[in-house]
Amino acid sequence: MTEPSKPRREQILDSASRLFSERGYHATSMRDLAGELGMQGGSLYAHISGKEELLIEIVNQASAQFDTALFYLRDDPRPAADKLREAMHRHIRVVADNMDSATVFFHEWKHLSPDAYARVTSWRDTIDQFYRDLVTQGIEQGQFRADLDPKMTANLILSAVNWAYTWYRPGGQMTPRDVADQYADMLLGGLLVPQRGEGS
Amino acid sequence: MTEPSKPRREQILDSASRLFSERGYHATSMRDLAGELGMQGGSLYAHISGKEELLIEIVNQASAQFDTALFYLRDDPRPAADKLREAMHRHIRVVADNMDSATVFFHEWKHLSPDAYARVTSWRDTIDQFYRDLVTQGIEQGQFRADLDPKMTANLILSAVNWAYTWYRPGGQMTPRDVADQYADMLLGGLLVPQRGEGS
DNA sequence: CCTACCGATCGGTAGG
DNA sequence: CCTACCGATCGGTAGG
Repeated sequence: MTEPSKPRREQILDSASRLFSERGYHATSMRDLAGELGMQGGSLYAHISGKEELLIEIVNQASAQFDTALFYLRDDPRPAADKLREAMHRHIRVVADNMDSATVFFHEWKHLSPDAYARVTSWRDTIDQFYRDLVTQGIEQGQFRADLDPKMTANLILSAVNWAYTWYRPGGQMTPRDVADQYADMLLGGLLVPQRGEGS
Repeated sequence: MTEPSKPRREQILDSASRLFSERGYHATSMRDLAGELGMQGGSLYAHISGKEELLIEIVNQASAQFDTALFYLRDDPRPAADKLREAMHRHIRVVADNMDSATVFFHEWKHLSPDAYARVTSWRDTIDQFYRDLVTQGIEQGQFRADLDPKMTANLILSAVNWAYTWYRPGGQMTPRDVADQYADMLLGGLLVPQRGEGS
């Protein structure tokens, strides 16, 4: 009896995530992928229907992870600043725990066929709206500056958490929480030394 | 006499930037590119030596634009906050004025051959160092919070200015200066309503 | 800048 | 899961 290994299909998806993220979707051949798993090119088609199915599944799994991480925060009653810190932590953790598929997600989604493409743009709108609503709540609670533009504020937040896929290294010193805490501190409090007597 | 048009080589580079940014480098065939210019595939090779030359030149031109935009700011004597605002403005303007080649730059540089690849990583280190130095100067001047980590602060700034390639639309309402001003305001002052009596 | 072509490689399939 | 193969397309070249 051997150790029960991951289903072959999952192994294929894992290898595809790594190769697609390193070389890009179109620059990875099915024979490259099969070679990683000790197979011949044609043998892959016993487990999958085609190359694009791999891309679709990688992208779908990635967007599902973001959705899951942020969804229940939508109605979280905490103050906006705490909610933002928690959302950034969860968002960055999804990136950090899935560096390969996150990279594929951000780089290759434009190569999807219309149906899968539309799902990604819809996902992007949902996440965008989540952060805009969070900022609006913060303004209404009187915690965030009233002159913030929710759209641009969401853009800035999303820049920070998404761009992490380009530089974060999972084996390094910083955990996703460290990154999120530092980012949240800077974003919330600002880079400038606070001025005495400023404010209302 | 006809209007003097752009040299053919520049037309090829412009079309290549657009196609590479839309479809990706490997998914764009030389016949696609030739078709955009009303040529046959083989005719391109009267003007260029090969496909990778196009990628190398697009990436080199993009990195040169960033270098030029930021270089003379290095020794600018202004306070760090003003310098940061100006650097972000210039950085975002390069992205905004070169959406196609900026996209190619961020997405396709990993597909370069070792020499060109090394130049890009070296560029990235230079820009990284520029922003870290700027943050360090701000701390030393007493203008920025002393507890900032220059590395993470530079990461946050670079996230904001680089990620613009994913959402900025040159024909839209906001100029690069608008974006930079809003981002700089948020980063410098923070999202929170200032607390009365906070600070030293 | 075109026509015609090269060898190589692609995603995918048939049959076992 | 393999062997053997398919038509299509790739980047690039020769000769004009």
